Formats: sequence, C-alpha cells, structure tokens
Amino acid sequence: MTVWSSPMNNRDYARVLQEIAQLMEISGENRFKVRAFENATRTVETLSEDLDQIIDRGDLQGLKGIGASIANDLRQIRERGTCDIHQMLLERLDPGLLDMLKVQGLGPKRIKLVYNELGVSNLNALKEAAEAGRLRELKGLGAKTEEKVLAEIARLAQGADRAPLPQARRVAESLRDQLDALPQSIRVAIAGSLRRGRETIGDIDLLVATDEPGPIHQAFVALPEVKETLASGDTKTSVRLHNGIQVDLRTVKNEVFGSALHYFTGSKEHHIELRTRAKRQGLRVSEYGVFKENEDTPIASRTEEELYEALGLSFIAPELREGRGEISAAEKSDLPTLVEPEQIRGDVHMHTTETDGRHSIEEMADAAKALGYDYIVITDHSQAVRVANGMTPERFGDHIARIREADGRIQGIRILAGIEVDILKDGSLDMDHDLLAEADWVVGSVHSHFNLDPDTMTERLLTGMRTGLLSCLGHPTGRILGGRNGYRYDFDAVVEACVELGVALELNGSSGRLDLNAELAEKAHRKGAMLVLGSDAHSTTGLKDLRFAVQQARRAWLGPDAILNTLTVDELLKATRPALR
DNA sequence: GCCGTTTTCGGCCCGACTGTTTTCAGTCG
Repeated sequence: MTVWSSPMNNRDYARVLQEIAQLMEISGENRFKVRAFENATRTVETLSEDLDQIIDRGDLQGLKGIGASIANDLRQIRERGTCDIHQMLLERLDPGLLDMLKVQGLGPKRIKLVYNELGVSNLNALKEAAEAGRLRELKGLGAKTEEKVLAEIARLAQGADRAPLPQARRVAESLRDQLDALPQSIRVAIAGSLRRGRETIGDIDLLVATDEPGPIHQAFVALPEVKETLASGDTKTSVRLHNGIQVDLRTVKNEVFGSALHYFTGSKEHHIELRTRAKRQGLRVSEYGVFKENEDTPIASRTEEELYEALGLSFIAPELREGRGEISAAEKSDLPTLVEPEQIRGDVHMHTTETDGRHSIEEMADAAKALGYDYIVITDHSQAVRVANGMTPERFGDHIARIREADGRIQGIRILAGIEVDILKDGSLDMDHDLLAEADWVVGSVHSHFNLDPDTMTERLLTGMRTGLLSCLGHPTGRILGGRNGYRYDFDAVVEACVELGVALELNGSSGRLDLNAELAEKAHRKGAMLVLGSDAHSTTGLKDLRFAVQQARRAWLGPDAILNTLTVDELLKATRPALR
C-alpha cells in the first residue's frame, strides 16, 4: 500500500469527516456528536499508518474516538469517497457554507441564521448581503459585524492562510524579544502551535508574566509590525501584523506562568483530554492552575512540571501534546525519551560557494563549531542542478581535495567530504561512482521530473539506492511547505529498501521543507529505517534550521537512538553504505 | 457519536472578549 498513490489517503478520509462535523454544526446537531466527528478527524489526520491498512486489518475501532458508527462511515468512504451521512448533509445544506466558516467571528450559529433568514449560502452572497446592510436586520448582528465580515472576506481573498513554521518562528522571536525588553515584563514565552512545532502556523501565541499588564498591552499594539488590533481586554490582546499573521498576547501573574504556558501551548485536544481526566479525579484545570473541587487556591500553577505532577502524570513535552495517546502514556510513565538539541553532534547536509551556498567551507565550519558540533559534511550539488551551479566530476574531485585540506587545517571540528547527488530520471546517479565511493557521505536527492507516475518514481528511487553508494535519501518526499506536494511513489516500498540496503532517510529542516514530516518519520522509524537530520543550509545562518528537524523528530516521538546525528563521526561513517565497508 | 479504576447510561474543558444586549449568546483558542 502506498502513501502518495493510494486512491484514498488519510487526508481524504479526514476531509470528509471534517465536512460532516462542520455541516452538522451548522445544521444545529448535538454539539457532542459534532465533537465526535472532530475527534475522529484529528485521529485520522495524525495517524502515522495508512487508514487503508487499518481497515484491511479490521482494527478501525481500536482507534481513539472511532466507534462502530464512524468505522462504518469510513468503510463507506473507502468504497465511494463519501458516506450516507455526508451525502445527506450535502443534500440538505450548501457546501458553500463550509467556506463561510473560515470567516473569523462567524460561527455555525450565525451562518445558520443568515442561511435560513437571507438564503446566503456562500462567500459571494455573504459579501453582497453585508454590503447591502442586510446582516444588521438579523437578531444579534449589527453594523459592526457587517464591517468585520467584509474585512475578513477581503483578507480571505488575498489567500492569507497558514504560515510555514520556520517563517512564523522568526517573526515570533522578534516580537518576543521586543516584549522582553519592556520594563514591566518579567518573562516572555512563545506558546501555541509554534511551541509544539506544528509544521504550519495559523497564528502566533505569546505569553508575558507581569504585575502591570496595562503598559504591556499598550506597547504591544504599538509595535511597528502591527497593522491592526482585533481585540483587546485586560489580559488578552489580538492583533494582525502587516504580513497577515495574527498574534495573540496573553498576560498573567508570574505565579501562574506555568499553568498559563501550558494552557496557551495547547493543543485543544490535549486540554480536553487532560481536563476531562482531571475532572474524574475531582480536580479542575485552567490557565490559572490545577484546583481541587470547590477550592480557589491552586495546588499547582508555577511550572508545567508541577502541573503534570499534580495530575499524576510524567512531564509531557510540548511536541507530544496533540491528543494522540500521550496522556495515557504519561499515566504509565511510558513516554519515550525524546531526542534533545544538545545531543546532535553534527550536520550532514549543507552547501558552499562551490555551488549555490553563500559561504565557504571555512565559514561553514566556523559557524558549525560555534553551534557546538563535532563534525559537518559538505554536500554541494551535482551538475544536473544547473541553476545551482552543480559540480562536474572534475570539480567534485577538486572539491573533495579542498575539503580534506580544510579538514587538516581547521582544528576543533571534523569536516567530511560529501555531495548531494541527483537521482536522475532513470534512477542513475549524476556522478562518477568512483568519486561517490571516495566521498564520506552521499545524499541522494530528486530535483527534476517530479511528475513521474508513482511506479516509475518508485523504481527510480530504488535504482538509485541499489548502487550501494547512497548514505541517505535527501528531502525524501520533495514537498514544499505551502507550495508543491511531494512526488508520488510507494513510500512503504522505499522505506523497506532503505532498511535492507542501509540507506538512511533524511529529516530535512530547511525553512521551506520539513521533509520528512513527523508522521512519515514516525512511520519510517517504526519500519526499522535509520533517520538523519540535515539543515540543507545554504549559508551559515541556515545551519540553525537543523533545530526544526530536531523538533519534527520529537513530534515523531523519536529518541536519540533513532537519529544518526547523535553518533560520533566514526560511528556515523559505519552506519550506512554497508556494501562499501 | 464515543466512552468507562465510580458509569453500558449519562455524561462530554474552561475562560476571555465582542457586540448587541439590559443579562448574555456566540465565538475563539
């Protein structure tokens, strides 16, 4: 079974379930029933295994939030791409209503109202109704709502959606530092999905501990990045930046910083599960702490560690807080020990001025030393990548010599000679095999002919790997965050070949990629494959992108043993390419 | 619709902010 070429992939199943939840909500269905479909959506979305395989095994009802009824729906969806309840809702309601849910400030109740009263069933009709001043005729809506709705529709038309994690991270760090510099702020933290390391970010969440919230909120809305204020109260302010990203600021007393950070980090699913569990134990959890029933003084609030302890749980890292079984694992002290940034000894993927990088071997080595690494691998492009000034065999031979020379000259870090070699359309490698054998580390990547049919693409990758010369597959799916989808091939077959041939899979941390993503990394690990982190840096600052790869590895529940970069240089060189040893 | 170390029935997280209201519903995270 394949990931990319399956007629129904997990995302398709999740989309149908989500549409059911949304249409049910608009139709005024029982909210807990709606939540059941939302829960099932999340479960399917974050599976690291193909749902098709689970259906084949008859294990559907073993999944969290999926009972007999939704299991039946899923089997129908597999057969027909839809199911009875989905069909029925679509017949009764207009699918254009789903777009209207994207308008902030407009929820299911108001959508139902404008649908029933004005016959408005899509964004265009909504816009016309707002412009004509007809929304204010409805109970509970007024002129201000009309104004907001129109502004939201205009924003949606610009296509502003979720931002890639690395981009949002940089924006958030700048805002954090500015808030941190205010005299009234005691400490500042980035929370939300950024802290959990989700690969794309809907908005930025910032938390400030302070005894004087007023000046903090005033200074926040006056920051140069801020375009408009969406809402502002005593403890919470929301703004939109000029770049379109929404930022929520919450201020709290320092005494409750831990519980507030926990609350503001999410996810929603983690909170619901945690709070439901607490309630059964006679406890209440909010952003102000853990409370015993009917008491106002928290038994834990200062730190997240205290909060989990008070609930009888071992500490759960932010990257795991997705409601994917982390709470029951924490109950049994059964959580994995996750890989830590400090355990990373080296970086195996970077470019220099020899091809399309901005800095020299020496400059990259110095920057890597400053990051505390023991080793780096220089991996410039092969000639097929013309736009990147890829190397001919002659140039690569010279480059190896220069890298060896630099390695001998520069103290305090090992510099290994490598290459990012193209896996060409027919699966052959874009470099002399003798030179590839001479290199210490070879990243094999696809940079052309992305649209081959899945079988051909699979065979292409397998052919490249069977040379025995590849250390790892670089950015294995080729997806660009918010851009193109990955190329389509039989992921399972390739992972199995990786295990058999001793080829690692890269977790590429560069800004636009995060490839493999957490789900596929987890899947590859479960199938026994080795994983290796690469920054794919094209400059000294790009080296820092490796942290994003670490974070995705943590989201995949991976420990140091699963990651080759935690090995010493000698161990690393023995880990792959068994045929050459 | 799902679920169970009190339950196979009766529950299902918790609080802040807005707009349109005279005490609160709707939305959001």
